[in-house]
Amino acid sequence: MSLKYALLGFLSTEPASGYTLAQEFGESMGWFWSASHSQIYPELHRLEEQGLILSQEAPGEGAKIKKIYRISDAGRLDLQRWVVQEHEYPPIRDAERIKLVFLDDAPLDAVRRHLQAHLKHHEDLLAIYRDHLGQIRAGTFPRLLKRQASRPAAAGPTIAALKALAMQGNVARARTEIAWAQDALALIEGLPDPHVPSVEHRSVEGGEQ
Amino acid sequence: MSLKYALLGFLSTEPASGYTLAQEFGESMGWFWSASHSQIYPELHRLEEQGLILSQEAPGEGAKIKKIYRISDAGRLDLQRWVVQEHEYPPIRDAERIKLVFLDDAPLDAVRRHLQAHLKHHEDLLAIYRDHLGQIRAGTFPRLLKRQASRPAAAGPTIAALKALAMQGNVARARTEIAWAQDALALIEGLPDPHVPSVEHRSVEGGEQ
DNA sequence: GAACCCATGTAAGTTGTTACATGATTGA
DNA sequence: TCAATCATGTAACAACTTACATGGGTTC
Repeated sequence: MSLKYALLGFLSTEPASGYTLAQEFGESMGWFWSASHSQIYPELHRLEEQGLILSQEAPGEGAKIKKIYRISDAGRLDLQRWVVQEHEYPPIRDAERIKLVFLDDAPLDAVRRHLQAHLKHHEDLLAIYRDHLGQIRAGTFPRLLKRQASRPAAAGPTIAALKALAMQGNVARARTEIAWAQDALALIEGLPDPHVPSVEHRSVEGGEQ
Repeated sequence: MSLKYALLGFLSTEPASGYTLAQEFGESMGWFWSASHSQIYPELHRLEEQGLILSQEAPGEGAKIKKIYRISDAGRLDLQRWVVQEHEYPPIRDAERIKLVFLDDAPLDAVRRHLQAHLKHHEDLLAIYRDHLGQIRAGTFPRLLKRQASRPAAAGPTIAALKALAMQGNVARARTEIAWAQDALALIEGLPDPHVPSVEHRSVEGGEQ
């Protein structure tokens, strides 16, 4: 259900083609929702059927045809209804944590590598988030400018403030993960490294201990 | 794919019935993976077919039959292989952030309620996480004790340390969300509240601005 | 005897992933 | 001309959700 509103939200700022949406929901890390083109195209068809978006064929750079989707008034209303609805937090599914906990049966170096990868992952994210936040605060973030331009001048500060808040939240999350991983890396150095995996242990040496 | 390993991980500590697993993966908040019984039962059948777990019928409290699943050596090996594999971080899908950003078109009070709900959600989580962490550190967390008992004594500190680290990470995350929401609540009080939703604005008053 | 917990399952539907498929344009 | 990018789709599969279905035992 959220893909629908992520698309409506994007299109509430400016019209776009399926291809552009697929790019923004794919590579771009400044966005808050991921989806592949194979999910986006059918969803756009459904939204158009429901009258929440309208398409218009337009010639692309060369002679190719592009479908440009724009949000309808019905779409805007639906989006407005959704954003104010009470948010249902999704169930927690954290495979990284499961791996960490059950690495208690692996050599200490495997734990170290796991935490180092976690650290790097969030350092990379942090760099991107900080860059975006800088652009939002400097007023050079393209989509922020477009959204402000499409709305009454009085809404400008709110648009900028909420976008900045959202990105600050991501920055704060990344920093938390980095600090946690660093602490964890320091802590595990004090641990013994028995490395007696339970399977080999039992089958090779029998039921000792 | 991760449900499989969450189940194998759980069963690597102690045998359990599908019902017990469904409870642990459902209500219990101290765990890192959620799943419903309708997903768990078929998955257990598949794991048994693959020889990664073994079942054994046992009488329950009354006269009812319970299937108790235990992990096999093949299951342990598969789990050990998985935990050391490089972790693929899932794509970001954050509906809460999408709502926040597109609340720029709603009355300020809707933003306030959104942030207050966020705050409460993570305060509730924090309380649970802190409680679990306390039990882990005090050595009274039942599943930690069971896991330590099922493994060589030398592994005890590592088991406790990794479990504590995982829970500390959750505590840190909850604290970050709380601090962020509090900052955000303070910040939005400085914003104007125009409340001119774009749809009504345009359709009722025409293209002013 | 009604409501609730224990215990196990299936079925239908939604969401998301990976792979397959096509064709035009642009630049090396 | 070969590879990359633009642009749009479909098909098969995997993961997850919600609802349906059953039956024994316990407690009020």
